[in-house]
Amino acid sequence: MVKATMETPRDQELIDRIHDTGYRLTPQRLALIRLLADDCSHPTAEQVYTRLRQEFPTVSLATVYNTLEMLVALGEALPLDLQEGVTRYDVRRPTAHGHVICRHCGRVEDVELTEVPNLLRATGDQTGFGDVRPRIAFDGVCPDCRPADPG
Amino acid sequence: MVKATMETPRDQELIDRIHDTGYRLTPQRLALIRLLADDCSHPTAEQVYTRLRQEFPTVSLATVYNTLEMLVALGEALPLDLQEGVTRYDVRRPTAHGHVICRHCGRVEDVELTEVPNLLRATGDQTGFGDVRPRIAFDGVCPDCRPADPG
DNA sequence: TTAGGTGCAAATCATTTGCAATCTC
DNA sequence: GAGATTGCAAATGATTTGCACCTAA
Repeated sequence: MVKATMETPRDQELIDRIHDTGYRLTPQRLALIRLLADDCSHPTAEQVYTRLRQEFPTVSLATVYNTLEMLVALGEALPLDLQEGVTRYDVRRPTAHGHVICRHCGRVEDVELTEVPNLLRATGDQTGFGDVRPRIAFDGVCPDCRPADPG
Repeated sequence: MVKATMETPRDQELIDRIHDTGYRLTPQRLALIRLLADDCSHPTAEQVYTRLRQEFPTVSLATVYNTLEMLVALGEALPLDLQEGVTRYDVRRPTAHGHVICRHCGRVEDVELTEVPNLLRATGDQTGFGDVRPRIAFDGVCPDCRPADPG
């Protein structure tokens, strides 16, 4: 159920941010933003590249990395180091929330955690690291993989 | 303050585990275990390699990776994906606890979090991922780096 | 004795970089 | 027009692998 023509708020938010901060809005960046603004699959750069190439066959992987890096610099994308070796990206909701990753199929989902503010306070107090940003994840086995790998 | 001759409990624990599970205790593995059993610096494989070579100059990086992987497989080491590109290891305490990482110098410290059991329950309930293991980290700026990078 | 382990060197794989050509503002 | 951005290809850096030799059990 994708709204093809009308810009969604998240799209527009990102486009405005790019303009406001002096970055340039290229067709490649626009296409990537439209692709990821409402994506909740936490894709890797490679996955973004593969999907983006379907509608923009000349785009390069370097540009994908470059654009994702820009969004991270703007605080509009959240890089997730959930498995060794690959970085996943959450462009939809760069605010603090938790993730669960399936040990079996690698799928990532969001979790709402009400206790995060307490954790942040406790951590700051205990370590002297001052204001601290959470990276909270859990691994388990997702319902789809349960029969295959109960561990 | 290193006890040179007497085996500490954690050393012995790991040695026993290796025997019990049918793995072989090689001199390289023993040296690595003695090096890391009480280490709280959360080193990378490369760092372990560098230190280990001081007392075992012929050891190879492949063996370091191999031994760390074995300890992870035994549940006796915890791999930490805290920054993209490198895996750090905690051999001292493979049980669930939190970490803080300094954005500026990369140093990693432990944090005790009493709320983890609640989080685990909340996450399991919300996602259907069943029993879930936490990977909880925070990033901020450590006291030593505060003057240099207040952000 | 013999599978598992070691060390070396080469191979992978994600990510980064150098640079000339090409665009956005 | 100027400087940012692109795309390609080559470079990097962490981790893995193939393989002949070795050694713990």
